[in-house]
Amino acid sequence: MSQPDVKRLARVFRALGNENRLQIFLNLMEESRLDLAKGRVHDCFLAKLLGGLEVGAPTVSHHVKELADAGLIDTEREGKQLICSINPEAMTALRALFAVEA
Amino acid sequence: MSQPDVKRLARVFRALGNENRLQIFLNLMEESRLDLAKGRVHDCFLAKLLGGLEVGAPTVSHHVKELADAGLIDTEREGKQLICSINPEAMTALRALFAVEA
DNA sequence: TCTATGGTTCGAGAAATGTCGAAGTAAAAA
DNA sequence: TTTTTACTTCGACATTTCTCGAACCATAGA
Repeated sequence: MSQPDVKRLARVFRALGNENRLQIFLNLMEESRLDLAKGRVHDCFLAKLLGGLEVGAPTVSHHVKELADAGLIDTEREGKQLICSINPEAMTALRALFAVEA
Repeated sequence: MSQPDVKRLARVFRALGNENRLQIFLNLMEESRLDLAKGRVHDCFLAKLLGGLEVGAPTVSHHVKELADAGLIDTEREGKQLICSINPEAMTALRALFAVEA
């Protein structure tokens, strides 16, 4: 694995290494799975992600950006709201990494 | 996923979120795979892990402990040397996490 | 027994990170 | 057009993290 790859991967894990950010990501994964089950495309508002977390809006905003910059989630603006979704390629890459028999 | 689980998982990712630590872990994974191919049990010395990394021995020692505390690797003392190996259960858990269709 | 090797422990300092409140922006509702 | 909603940006501060050198410990070899 090349040096820049390690750098990028470390960033991904660093993004997941904060409890609140991880919770956001897990929430999105859960949402994703539910939506998939219902045959719908996933979407989720920032305000919704905040639910249950003990941090303010500015912090969530910051965390969402970190997750997006790490490539773990996609975001899309829709009017006032920010739609977040799991980035499927990131999931594939992570699956591949740990799929290796160790 | 329960609160303590999230906490533990965040710790795992935090451990992988540092470039040098991630490199150590990847080295071990690679070693593991090679050894498996040869039908041998894996083992690896700390000094060996240091190879290529631009950090001193105290830092590597610290990083190895972090990885071990996070449950990602197992360590075992053998005379002067510290034998490190990937913790298979951790790999299984991570595989399961990302195996979910998102 | 002396010395070398492999690793650990202990501050310490620099840098990165997490969270906040206040203020700002842009879209939507009234 | 005013107000509200949904989010962002901006310092700022406290905490955590990373790495280091110096000193230390235990085992192995000479």
